[in-house]
Amino acid sequence: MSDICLPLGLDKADICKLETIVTSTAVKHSGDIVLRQGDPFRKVYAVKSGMAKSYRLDQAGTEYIQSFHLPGELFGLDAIYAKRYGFTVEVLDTSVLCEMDFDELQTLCATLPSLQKQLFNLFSRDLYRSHVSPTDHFDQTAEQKLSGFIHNLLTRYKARGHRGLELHLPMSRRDIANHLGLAPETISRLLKRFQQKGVLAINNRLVEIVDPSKLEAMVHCHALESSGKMDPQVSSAKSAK
Amino acid sequence: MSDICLPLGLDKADICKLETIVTSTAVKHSGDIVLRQGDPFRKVYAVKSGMAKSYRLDQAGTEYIQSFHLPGELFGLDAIYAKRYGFTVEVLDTSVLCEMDFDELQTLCATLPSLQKQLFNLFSRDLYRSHVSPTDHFDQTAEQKLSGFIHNLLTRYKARGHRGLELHLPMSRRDIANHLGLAPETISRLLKRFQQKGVLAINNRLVEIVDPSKLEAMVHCHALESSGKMDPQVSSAKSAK
DNA sequence: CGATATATTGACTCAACTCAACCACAGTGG
DNA sequence: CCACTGTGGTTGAGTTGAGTCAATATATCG
Repeated sequence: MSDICLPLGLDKADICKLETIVTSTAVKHSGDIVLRQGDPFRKVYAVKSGMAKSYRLDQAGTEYIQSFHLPGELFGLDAIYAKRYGFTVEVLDTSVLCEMDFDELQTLCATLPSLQKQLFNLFSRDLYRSHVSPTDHFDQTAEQKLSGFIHNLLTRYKARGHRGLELHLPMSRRDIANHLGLAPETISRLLKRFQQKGVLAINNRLVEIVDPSKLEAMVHCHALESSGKMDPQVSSAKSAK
Repeated sequence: MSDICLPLGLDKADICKLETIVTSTAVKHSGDIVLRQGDPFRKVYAVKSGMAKSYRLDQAGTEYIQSFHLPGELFGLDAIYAKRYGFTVEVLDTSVLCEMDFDELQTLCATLPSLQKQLFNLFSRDLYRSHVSPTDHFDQTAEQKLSGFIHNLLTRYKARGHRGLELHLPMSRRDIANHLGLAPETISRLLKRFQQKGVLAINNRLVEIVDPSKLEAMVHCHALESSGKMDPQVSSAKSAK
């Protein structure tokens, strides 16, 4: 149950208390909107299964997909400060979400030091991730962005006990492109290239990681000389400006 | 004093308690290292004056400048989870920093609900910022990145009561470029262009915002037809992929 | 005041974008 | 059951913004 939401060291009694503030646990379907950018902040959410995306519209109406929320992850915490949600969250796949009232969570924290600690940890992890992963995006090539994205998803699934090397990507190519700041066409071309290089096997929205070490290498280095196939052009190293 | 560190609603008695955990308040100079990536996490820091930058070296030894810390801002919170600092923090200007022990801060939080609330707010604000500002970076043009960067700094200074339209940028062009994922040459060229357009007046590391509304426009729109000067080429709108 | 680091400018290149066509599948309705 | 239409995905051709490399100018500092 709540070990999915907040996995780390809480004893059973504490988990019970935590469960009392879970407002609802609902099944949602692809396209359902969980909350809207601008809505007053009240609840935080945990993904139990499936996936959701959060995106933001700027004043020009342009959509920016900020992140994808995987099972075991919390969202909504970034709205505490502004008291309104900064992002719209939309479910991508048939998913189970549980929601809890943040005021109650906060009050509960005051009585349960371990929960407070737990929340600080969670905040810190999210902060750390969002500080580090831009690094993955940064000035890097499109190849690195995409391989980094896939690697990132795999890592997050693994952290939740997911074994195996298949990934289901319920989002469209368009969504991936938007999220990474690339054109959808580029995503297509790259996935094809990754397949040719023997790194991935793509089947529509199902991705199998054929060679994890090659994937790893692509994330960090700037070029992967295709050992198995064509295209011996070495993309020039950019790196540190 | 501590109203600089944690400005929002704490009463005087609470602030006194908070001050008891401030380990030290030291003057540092340009180039001084406050903490190193990989060091065990123990303290969090607040900038009282001056500026610091935090950067990260990846396994290839490439430097990524993650952020600049302005007066009134806290850093180190992202290390709670990993128990080690993920970034090296280096002072850019003659600066005053105060440091406090996080364990004590956490303990104090358990007794002071308002402080706990305060910290959640702070976390949330940082999270929100790091979620939104990538938006500013994203797929956008170099012009938008740089104008967004300057606008961002200005906003943060304003939030701390800074009036006036001058900015001192104690970091090198190289640092700015690295932070934004651009080449230093591009920063030079853009600053020059901004000056020609009558948006900024650049004097070495001192920047005066000549026309704030134009700056604002550049951040959001993709092109600013130079009303005052040459170069009537309209850079084609990219926006939503 | 020379020496070293930082900043600017110019010329050329390339990765990723745009635009546009095409393919494939999933509904829907006749 | 099949044509029709829409959406998502792929492929191709041509363009361009920002990068690289290299040279020059300007600061900063012992």
